[in-house]
Amino acid sequence: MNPRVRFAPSPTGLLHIGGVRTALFNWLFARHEGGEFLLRIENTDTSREVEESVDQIQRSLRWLGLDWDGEVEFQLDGLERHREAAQKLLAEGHAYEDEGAIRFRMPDEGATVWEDAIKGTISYPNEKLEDLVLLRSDGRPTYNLAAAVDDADSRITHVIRGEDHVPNTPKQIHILEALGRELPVYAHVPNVFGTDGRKLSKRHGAVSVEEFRAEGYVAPALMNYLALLGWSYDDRTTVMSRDELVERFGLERVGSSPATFDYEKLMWLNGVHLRELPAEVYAETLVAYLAEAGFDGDEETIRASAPLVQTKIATLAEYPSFAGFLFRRVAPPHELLDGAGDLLARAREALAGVEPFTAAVIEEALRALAEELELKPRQAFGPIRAAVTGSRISPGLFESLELLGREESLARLDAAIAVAA
RNA sequence: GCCCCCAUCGACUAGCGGCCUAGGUCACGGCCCUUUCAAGGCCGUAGCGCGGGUUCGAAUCCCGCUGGGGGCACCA
Repeated sequence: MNPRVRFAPSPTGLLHIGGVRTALFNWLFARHEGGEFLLRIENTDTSREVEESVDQIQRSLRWLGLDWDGEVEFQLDGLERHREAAQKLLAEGHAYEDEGAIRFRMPDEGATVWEDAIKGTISYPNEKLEDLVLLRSDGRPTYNLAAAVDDADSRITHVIRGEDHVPNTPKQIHILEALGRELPVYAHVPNVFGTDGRKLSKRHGAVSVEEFRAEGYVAPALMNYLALLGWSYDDRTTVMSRDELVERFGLERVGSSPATFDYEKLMWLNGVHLRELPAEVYAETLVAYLAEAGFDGDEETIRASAPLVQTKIATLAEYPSFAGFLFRRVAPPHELLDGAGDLLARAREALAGVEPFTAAVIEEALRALAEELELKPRQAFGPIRAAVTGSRISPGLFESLELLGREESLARLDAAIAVAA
């Protein structure tokens, strides 16, 4: 039988990156096994529901490429089934009425033991299990009833969820057993922490998929990074495409200890994935990102500059500060120009005569100039770079000049010469 | 307080009794390349929490301790 898994967030706030990783593990497992991945919104607590949350969850999963099978399910829609289950348990003596609510009778001896697919054998003493409310006095089902019944009704074979659910598992096991339903395999994935060892939160940096997206991360990189947070393929493989992850993922290699989210490694990985993109795709990605970010610059120039920045920036968000000079003049700090008046004037002269105004010819002319002035390339090009890009750090100088065009380049040199003098 | 889980470089991890002089990746340091910044190449610093066992042999198995996390609702 093909496995069926589900990701079951509650719509009580923004979907957190830790939850996204849980979703990813479910998805990878399903796709690897040729099974199905369901999305169920656990909205039984209407009082805590955050309106926007359901959309945000779906947007996040879609952007990451975690497609689910079938329609989104809402737990609340199963209300009648949950009530029936509670009534059945009541009728068969597994539950009893208590102040208008229906409570499940938990065993108070022995232990509940299950083989967790990630953590191994877990044993939970039954005496610690309280008789839990199945149906509230107002008739609404509680989480443990609804979750257990839904998993069974959806024929979920593997419940892969966060480890905060470990204490719920024995409860759900007893409910399912009393109902005479089949038990799924449980797999509890460890937490994700921030660098201070505390739960990852806003103060550590981005925590929602949309924030990462806005910060210029791309989906394959985030997926790759998240997969590596608690799972490994072998002792040396780090960079993996979405297809490779699907092909290689398995629950057996998910670790059982919590992991710390490392923004620096994510950034590195993002750079790796960005560099691996074919030039056209990279340009496309950059243009789309900048448009969404509200960057003010013409598409043609962005596309033309894409190859100049591809190996230089690790997130798309770095583009404006790195290549912004292509769209507007940036005044260079005086110290970068000091004493370079003559050099800049000679460079202007050289560039005025370059024909055609292309990177290769420009390079030839400027190198000849440097040689003539007996300057090392770095000494000669530094001030020119500053004059044209406004910074000490920039894409390749010759390519940048070409992109800017002769007229604009000369104008910027003129301005710098005036300042340097 | 009680219950459950976890424990290898700063971080992510490989390791499932001898292959370990503990491997890979990020970060960090150095060198090379180089028009800046990157990218790339080479080299390096750095780790099995502690104490007992078991065994010819332990990072690997067992016990205790310590530390960390999670959970103890008519929340999910």
